[in-house]
Amino acid sequence: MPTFKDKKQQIRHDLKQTILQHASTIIQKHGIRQFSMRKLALELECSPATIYLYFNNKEEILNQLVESAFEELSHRLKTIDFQEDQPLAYLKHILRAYIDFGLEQHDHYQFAFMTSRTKPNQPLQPHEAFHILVNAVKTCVEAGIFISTDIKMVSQSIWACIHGITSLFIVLPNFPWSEKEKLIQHHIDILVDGNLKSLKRK
Amino acid sequence: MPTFKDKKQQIRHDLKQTILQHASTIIQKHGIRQFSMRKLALELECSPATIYLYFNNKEEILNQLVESAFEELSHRLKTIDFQEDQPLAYLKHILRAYIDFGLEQHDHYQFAFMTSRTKPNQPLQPHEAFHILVNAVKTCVEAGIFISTDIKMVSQSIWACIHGITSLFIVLPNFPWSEKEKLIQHHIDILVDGNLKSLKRK
DNA sequence: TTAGTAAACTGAACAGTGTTCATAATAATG
DNA sequence: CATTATTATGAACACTGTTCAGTTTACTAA
Repeated sequence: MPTFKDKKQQIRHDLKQTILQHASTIIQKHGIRQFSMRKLALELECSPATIYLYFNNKEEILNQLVESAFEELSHRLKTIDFQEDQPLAYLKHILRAYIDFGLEQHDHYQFAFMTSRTKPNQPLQPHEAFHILVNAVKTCVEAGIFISTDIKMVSQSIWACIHGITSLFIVLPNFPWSEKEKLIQHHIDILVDGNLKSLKRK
Repeated sequence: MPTFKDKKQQIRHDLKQTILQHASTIIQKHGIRQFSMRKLALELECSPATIYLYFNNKEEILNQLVESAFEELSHRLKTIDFQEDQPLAYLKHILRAYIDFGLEQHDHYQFAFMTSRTKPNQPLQPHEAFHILVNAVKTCVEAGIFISTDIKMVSQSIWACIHGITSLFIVLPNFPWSEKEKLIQHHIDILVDGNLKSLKRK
């Protein structure tokens, strides 16, 4: 049986979710640069100050939006089915899903990995999605096909590669890119192949 | 013999340079986030409006600062001596210099490649520094050691890789990174090796 | 030297931003 | 119904980039 306090907390939680939803639609409609606390208040038909009763600041709202966006990424990565005997194919599928996610959710991606935090002093723990990538690398290492056995290092290097192409696509959409699909395919191939112990192509 | 008009233009040019210099020192001292037109005016001991007689807007100032920063990068890349018989080593040196430059000039780098332009509709032509990278890739392709002969695509893929690690280091300095030097070394190695036709290690 | 013109400069204002706080409206409780 | 919490808000603070009507300075022609 829920107490009154529990109910209060429930209401408070629902209100927070409503605020986050409206914030999300503003960003999806007009981009993250157009998102402001005042516009959010206008959308919610309340005073800007009211929002601060539920969130400490703007960054906290964006952080929570990014958080739920990345839960979606984790979910997608988990649905990629893992075949024991094909760790490389599995890894490549994960990388592809990561890039696709970043390009789809470019506003959230940009805030997460292309914006300097205001408090850059506190340590940052990797998201679950990153651990999934690490595990995929781990299976490759354990299969004995990678030159390096430093799982942490290899994962971070691979992550940097896919982050690179994702973020450049986002920030420079008008750069004279090669045919995107071909470029992404090639990118994933070479960054995985580069880690192989020995490589015989075709 | 310079006319009066030439002299006027010279003075105007010098004044612009002075403004840029002060802008640069503010950024170096307090970071790009702290840089504002009003603070620049304070530093120059003039009205904020005065700056607008020499620059159209804040972005133009930042663009010109970034431009000269990247000329410095071009210069550095040019000083790397090219040995005809070692195209791979040459390419790797360029990649290393690029990363080092990005980490040193992280504020300029961030503005250049990690910030969405306000006018993202106009086409963007690659900087000279990028062409140097392309040429390095070209020599590798012409040496017949790369699997793909699509110079444009390979260059962009490699660029994305080094941009990835550079930008992640900048934006997530407190991420639990592997030992930086080892990670960079490995990163450059695998991203180049992945492009090789055949790979026999050690 | 002086009057008139052109160039250079600026204070104030506009329209925004994130955030805070005393006050007012509302809801819950004794 | 009166009192106490809770919730909401208007106004303000301290910023931001940018514009523009005036003012000051510099240059030119008489």
